[in-house]
Amino acid sequence: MNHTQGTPKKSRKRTPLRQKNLLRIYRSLLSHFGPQHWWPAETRFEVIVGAILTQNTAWSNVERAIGNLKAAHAMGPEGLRNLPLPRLLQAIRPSGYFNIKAARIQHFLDFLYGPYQGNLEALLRLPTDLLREELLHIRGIGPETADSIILYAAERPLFVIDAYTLRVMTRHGHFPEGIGYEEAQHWFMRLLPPQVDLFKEYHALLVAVGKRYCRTRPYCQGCPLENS
DNA sequence: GACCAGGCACATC
DNA sequence: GATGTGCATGGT
Repeated sequence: MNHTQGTPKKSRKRTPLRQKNLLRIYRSLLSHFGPQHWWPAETRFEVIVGAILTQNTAWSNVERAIGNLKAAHAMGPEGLRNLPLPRLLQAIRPSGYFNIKAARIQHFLDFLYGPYQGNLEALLRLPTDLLREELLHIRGIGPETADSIILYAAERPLFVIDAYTLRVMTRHGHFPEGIGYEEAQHWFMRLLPPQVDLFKEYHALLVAVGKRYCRTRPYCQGCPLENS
């Protein structure tokens, strides 16, 4: 983890988080940025591979890796499983951490071709709680990656928390400093109607606002969430 | 050249 | 349980 982000430590006074606040934030972001249409992938399988490749990595780097995998005819369970390791490493090199991510992709494939015999649809049909539990047992798939797969590939209403979500919500006083993943997720899940499209768009919009207004100086200038 | 990016596992205390 | 560290490329 990189602890050197230049974000101010001090957050403003917290306001109690209520459903109307969360919905107002959503409407502000949607109005400011427009629909984000996430996840940018052609198939469910591509969502999963992309979710692993984008761990702590800029999406632009992931796009190169995904392009390489497609060029190698390896953006499907069979194709990727049959891709020799040196070629896998070469293909995903632009996404960084390529040794680790290759192992993580292979762990997922081992799991998929174990109990599910390569049947991705069967895996994604599991009840949400069980699917999450199964995914979290795969080495290299943590809470955010699992929840991204569940929301964007299995299309179940599970809110994805990421670094931008925590940063934006903390910065604007809606979450306390140091809030954990599960607790943050609980707030969104408890206060929002469980709608897949809403959860997808909300997550994507939080990333959009985080990238645009929480990353570079001057922070927050022009941010649609100022005074919200 | 330094900082940052759509995390996670593991070691150590 | 909390904290620190390694993993790596490419853009700003």
